[in-house]
Amino acid sequence: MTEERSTYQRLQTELADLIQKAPKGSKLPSEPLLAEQMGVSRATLREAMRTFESQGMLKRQQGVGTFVVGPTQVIDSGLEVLESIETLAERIGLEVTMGHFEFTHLQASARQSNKLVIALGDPVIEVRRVIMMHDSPVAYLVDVLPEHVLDPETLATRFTGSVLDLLITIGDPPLSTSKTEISAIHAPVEVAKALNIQRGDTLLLLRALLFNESGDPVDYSHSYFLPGYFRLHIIRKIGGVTT
Amino acid sequence: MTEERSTYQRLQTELADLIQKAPKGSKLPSEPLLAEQMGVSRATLREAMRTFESQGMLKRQQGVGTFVVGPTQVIDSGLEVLESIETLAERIGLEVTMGHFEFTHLQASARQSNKLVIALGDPVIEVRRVIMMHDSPVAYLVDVLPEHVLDPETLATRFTGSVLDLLITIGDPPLSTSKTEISAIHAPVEVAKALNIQRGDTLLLLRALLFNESGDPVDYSHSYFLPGYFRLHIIRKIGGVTT
DNA sequence: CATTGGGGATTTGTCAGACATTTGAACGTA
DNA sequence: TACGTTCAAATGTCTGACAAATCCCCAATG
Repeated sequence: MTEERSTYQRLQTELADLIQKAPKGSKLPSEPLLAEQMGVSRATLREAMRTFESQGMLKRQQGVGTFVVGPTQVIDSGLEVLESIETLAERIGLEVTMGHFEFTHLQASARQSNKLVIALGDPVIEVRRVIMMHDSPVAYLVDVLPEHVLDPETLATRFTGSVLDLLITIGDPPLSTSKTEISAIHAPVEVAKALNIQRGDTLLLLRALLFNESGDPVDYSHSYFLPGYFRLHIIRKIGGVTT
Repeated sequence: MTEERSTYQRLQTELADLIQKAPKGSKLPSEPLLAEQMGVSRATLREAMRTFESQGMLKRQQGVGTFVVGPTQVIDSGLEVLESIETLAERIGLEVTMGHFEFTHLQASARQSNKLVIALGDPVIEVRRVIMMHDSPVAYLVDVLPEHVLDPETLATRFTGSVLDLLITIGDPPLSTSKTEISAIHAPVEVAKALNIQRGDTLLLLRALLFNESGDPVDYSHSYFLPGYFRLHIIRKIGGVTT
């Protein structure tokens, strides 16, 4: 029953140890040297390193070397209350900035019109932006709103980085709740591009539908978070005991 | 500004397409053949495939071939109410079974005693088990409880697969709430072993501290979920506008 | 002296080919 | 039929090589 571990598996364990022990930002030995130390070929070593790179634990640069990307400060937030990353960051004294930002004019797709309870093809605004922390992209946010909720002029003149904060300020009727769905997904191509990661890397995804006090949906958003930078928590109540 | 994409990046995109389009469970062409089709060497192809394998999208077997692991049915649960996976699964008509199960007798570590508000070294019981769905491991659960909450005899005789359900049944005083922390992490070695994945693969982690009606913590648990099998949602309320 | 422009060394990126190991199926034999 | 052998196919690993990017030192130049 002593299952033999393959060279690759053994190597991956050793690599994980090495990476965890290595100081953040430090440079790893060169591939030929490391392969010799680990007792494997360079090809096998590279296969193993790819997985760590795809998980954002390693950065490689041709002609330079391979570097350990250390764990960084995490954004810790309670999920019961809906607040923007910007507001949260300010509250806990964390510095975040907005990276790439764009908004486009669209006609509601089938999914969007369904979620927002509007007619197919109704005008909507799509807002996309990247959240940066310490000059690294950590989140990618996409909001879709009916145009009657947020017109382009208001967006252009009063947007400060957070759609949610803007909606809270100008919302009429005011906002009340959101239904948020939490999952882990593999990065779609456009998100991977924006966050400068590999397509297929794993992300924490919060899909939220935002309602005003009349119960009308006003915003359908996707928030893609880089794992490791965020810790979300929630108070849960014991449910009905069906047994 | 037209950034050149490396062979590897192009290959990964093509592979992602191929995998998404391929029927679930289908067999991929052999590595030499696929490498020729993609116009890359076998070594490069293998590097790219490793990342998909480490994310559970591919299964490879020496002497047999490489297979696409299709997206499977997801477990969809609201987070406001705390209920066991078993109860949830039963409610929505999903078949889950218990894989490996073990419990051990320990003395509380610093972290555990801190979380459970007991003395360092106090006797605790640690319960570990694997949740299976369609014969695949999908979650790994670890519960730590003070022995005065759950004694070994009760555990041995009345455990049906869920510590939470057991605590709800025998809890005295009854359970009330839990504080749950949601994050995405890279699989520690013992979890990777239990779930039959690679160390370092990304997992959804729910860390929960369970309280009874007296406000005493009675259970400190870690739930490791395989991404893709779970979708969790929550209703959030608009917070105070600090501005 | 400050700046620029070459080498050259180092490192990662990619490739070609080879052999080892595992598996499954076909085949032959008792 | 049942069982063991053989063999082809597929992944696992290794070796060696060259290409491309980067960095650093140093000489030439103003």
